[in-house]
Amino acid sequence: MNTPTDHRWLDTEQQAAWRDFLEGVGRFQEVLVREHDRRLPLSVPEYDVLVQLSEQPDRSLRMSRLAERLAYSRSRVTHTVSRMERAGLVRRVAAAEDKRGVHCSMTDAGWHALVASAPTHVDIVRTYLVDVLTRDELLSLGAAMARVRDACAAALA
Amino acid sequence: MNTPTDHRWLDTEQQAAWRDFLEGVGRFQEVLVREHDRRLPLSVPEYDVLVQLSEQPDRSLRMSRLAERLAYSRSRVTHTVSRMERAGLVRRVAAAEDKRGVHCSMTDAGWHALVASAPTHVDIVRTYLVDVLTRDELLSLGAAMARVRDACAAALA
DNA sequence: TCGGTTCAGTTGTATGTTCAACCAATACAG
DNA sequence: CTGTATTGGTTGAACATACAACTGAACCGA
Repeated sequence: MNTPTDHRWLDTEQQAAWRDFLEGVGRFQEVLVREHDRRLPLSVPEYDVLVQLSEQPDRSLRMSRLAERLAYSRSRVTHTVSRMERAGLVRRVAAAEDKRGVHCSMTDAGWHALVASAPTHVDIVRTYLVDVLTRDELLSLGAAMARVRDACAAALA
Repeated sequence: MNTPTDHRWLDTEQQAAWRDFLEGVGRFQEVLVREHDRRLPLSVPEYDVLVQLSEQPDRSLRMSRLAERLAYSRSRVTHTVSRMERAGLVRRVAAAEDKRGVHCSMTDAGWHALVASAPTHVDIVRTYLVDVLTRDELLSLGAAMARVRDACAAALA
């Protein structure tokens, strides 16, 4: 474990790579949000919630699982789900097994919204990320970020 | 130019890589913010502003340049700089050459805060990103994200 | 040099996110 | 059992961000 007082600075190449990473992520997220707003009826967080739900066999997930998977705070999930519920995209269902629990369940309207949005979403991801890289670059990028994710997850655990 | 109706889905490998990317970025940003709040007196946006300023010979930058470089909206820069001005980290200076312009200039307090924070900031970046990857992986990551950044910047221009 | 247009930045307002306090249900030690 | 700690989720207020409207300055074609 290295302490801050180690003063282990990054060398020039490392600094450049880190900077490119920061800028690339920043610009990409900016474009993603912009294109979503411009071309789709779902915001990025709403889309992400629906994707998570759609992957469950019963198209529903407990609030806390949703928070974990999206790396959102519990309160954020509460508010976001409330808005989506008002918009008819999801529905809250009391948990049968644990009376504290609440399941967030995708409605048909939510499902249709997701299906309608997916092609455009994929198109955006392609245009600004996937198609910009070679296949090998993309796969390396994924592998590297998976390691980063795991390192971070370990720290949060 | 491909339209959304092309339905050019991602294959399994591409999907996995995209997902790993999303999750990795998400977790990393989460940890970065958390560790900043926990160990440093500067938030991430404040730190980023100071880094930009510190790279200028006169330690100051016009509001609009700052917005461009950080990929922030102009209004966000206005508010963020106002908060930082209140905290004594930066100072607004009327532009001599263009009476519309405003320069955001780092104060000595801002400089000291940055210098004091940098080692810990680097330590965080190392722990959760740089040291998790081999040198080659890091450099490839940087190269890939630089391409993504350029593709996005071209779209915004 | 006038009139329109663009540009730099701020302001007000709506929206989204976080934080801390809270309630209710569960788990668990004694 | 009983009291205490923990967990799941919500609430409301503070805070941050986005968006649109606005002011004043600069630019530019006629």
